[in-house]
Amino acid sequence: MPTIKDVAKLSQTSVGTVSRYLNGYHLKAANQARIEKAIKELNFNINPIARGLKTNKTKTVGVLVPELSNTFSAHVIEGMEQVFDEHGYSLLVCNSRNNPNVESEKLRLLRDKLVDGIILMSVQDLGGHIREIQENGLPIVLIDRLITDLSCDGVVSDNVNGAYRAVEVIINRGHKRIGIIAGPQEIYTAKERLEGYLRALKDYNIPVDESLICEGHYTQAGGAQALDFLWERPEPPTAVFVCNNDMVVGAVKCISSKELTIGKDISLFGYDQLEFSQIVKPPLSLVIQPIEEIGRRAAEMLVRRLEGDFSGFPVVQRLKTEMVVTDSVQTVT
Amino acid sequence: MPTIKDVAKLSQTSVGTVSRYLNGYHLKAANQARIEKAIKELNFNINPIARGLKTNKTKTVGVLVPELSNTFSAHVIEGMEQVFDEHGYSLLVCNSRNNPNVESEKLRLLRDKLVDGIILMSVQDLGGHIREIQENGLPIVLIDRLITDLSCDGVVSDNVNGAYRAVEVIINRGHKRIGIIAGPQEIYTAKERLEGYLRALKDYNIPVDESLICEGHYTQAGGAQALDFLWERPEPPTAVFVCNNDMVVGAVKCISSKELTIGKDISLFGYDQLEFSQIVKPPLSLVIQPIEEIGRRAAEMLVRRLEGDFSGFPVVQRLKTEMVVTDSVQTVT
DNA sequence: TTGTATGCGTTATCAA
DNA sequence: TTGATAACGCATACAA
Repeated sequence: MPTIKDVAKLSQTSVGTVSRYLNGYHLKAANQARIEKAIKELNFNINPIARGLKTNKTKTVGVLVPELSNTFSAHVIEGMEQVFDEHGYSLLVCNSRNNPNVESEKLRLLRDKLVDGIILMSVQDLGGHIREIQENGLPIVLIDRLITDLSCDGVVSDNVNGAYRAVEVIINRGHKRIGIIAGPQEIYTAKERLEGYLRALKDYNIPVDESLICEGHYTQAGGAQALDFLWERPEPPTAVFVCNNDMVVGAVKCISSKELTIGKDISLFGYDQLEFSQIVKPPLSLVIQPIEEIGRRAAEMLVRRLEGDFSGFPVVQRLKTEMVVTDSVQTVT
Repeated sequence: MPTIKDVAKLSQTSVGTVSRYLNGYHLKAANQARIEKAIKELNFNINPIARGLKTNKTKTVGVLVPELSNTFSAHVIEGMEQVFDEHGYSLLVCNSRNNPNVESEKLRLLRDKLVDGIILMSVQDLGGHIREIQENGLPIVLIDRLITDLSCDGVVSDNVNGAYRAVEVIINRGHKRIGIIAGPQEIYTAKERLEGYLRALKDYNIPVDESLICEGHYTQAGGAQALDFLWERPEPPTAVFVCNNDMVVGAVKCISSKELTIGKDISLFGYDQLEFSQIVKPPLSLVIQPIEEIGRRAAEMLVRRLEGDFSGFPVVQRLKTEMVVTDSVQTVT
């Protein structure tokens, strides 16, 4: 691999001049031409490691999510990649495996690898390990989940409102016994969606029946178990709001195995766009998050910080959700 | 950020000794203790950039795929991340957006960022740009798709056999007019799966009817259009083999919109594990690739190369597919 | 506008 | 076993 030294020699200039050329300074046309020629001839490429050692910038950002293979992570990463790519940043992608300890470890790894900034979907509502990183001067943008005791930029979707409007639809279609398959209450989004549910019931004067509130893991199994549990109640709900995409899949599988018909035997309102939502009969009613947009916004925010614009810190963007309403929620009279 | 210089000073040793400690050399117990104490006290972390400048190793590998948000990419990355993590490698993830030019560009970017090796799911059957990288001494492992004119390690699944066995099942259930929704023939897997289809027909003496072979993009729209096309034939097929997960989704949607019943009006055999395959009625018959295993194997192979073991180059692993057979393929008499 | 020289934080070579 | 010092490839302060 040729270095600027080689370029300097071949172009009969000096390393300083070559370096200046590479950094966009203006120089005498003749020199510029000779340097350009030499660069081409040698097939020279700048060595970002060496550059990084000087500048303390790597043009790399860290992305840390709880799981790489789920749709949410994949789409949010796809979204941010577009923006980062435009701005010349590469993505160092890490997986915290839903484990707080791994999260802390990876966060340190990212700092040590000298990323310029970090996008984090955290698995816990504790900010100590994150604050430590912030104190190193690394900008961090949270996605999907905010952290109570942490002052940090973030991009999330409006879970309370999303859930509220879904439950509102269910109520307006005449249901009184409305179950919810909520996520683990340590998770920010799960807490918010449950809150939306509770607020809607309250606003419409429907008493809260604790036995219709079921907490499950954000997994297919969690959704299936929860639906099973709700359905086995002495007085099962006539409609169920399911708070997460994986849980929806599980719930639908469970309903299917019970030979029940959605929108007739039981009404269902799900969360997030699902591959199969239009294939199931009837198509599913859904709260839909702008997942890729969350990624793009988060990336844009981080880029702003990386460019030195710290205005308004901490900025939290709360993106609106869309809603699809279908016959999966029966109208009862 | 403290450096080894600070550690040396505080521990009253020299940078050389500290460096040796960090690299696992043995030193006098007393010095070791003092260094360890100093490291803790200063909260010292090694600077991998500086280290990389000396060693020309970054402990980072590049991953380049055509799309980040699809299930295949996501799962294959999840798989390889496990292995790389165990070996201390981080992942620099890039997106070629199904564009050969972007692929070449990103490949150069990865080289310039000095990754130690690359995992590549290529979007074209041309190896020039890849060979160029190999010549820089960077180990590359191809996944999912091999490249004809390129000598390179690779991990793929046995597409020919997977398709063959699926079509064999269809034939054994008595079908004679078997359609295939094949992918774009520039794509390695698409070509191989079509070949499996053709071989099965040949082995069972079923004449090939070109009008039942339909090429579509590896997308939902591609699958839907293709199914529509096949179904509108004067003599439509009684069974269709769909060669890719996205196309299966499209095909099922199309069938659904036509109010046809799978396994009765039309038999269907799909590819890859789908979230909804068990929800659809009847559940879908599928060829299932070991996607995460492909990722793991590829990572293991690359790690071997990175550790200097170049035995058997080029090694191509062809992983077996699984198969699920259901009533989505009708038995005709 | 350009060349020279220094330093970024490591590793590696050489003496001791 | 250790310390001093020269690289690694680049950016930059300073002098010219």
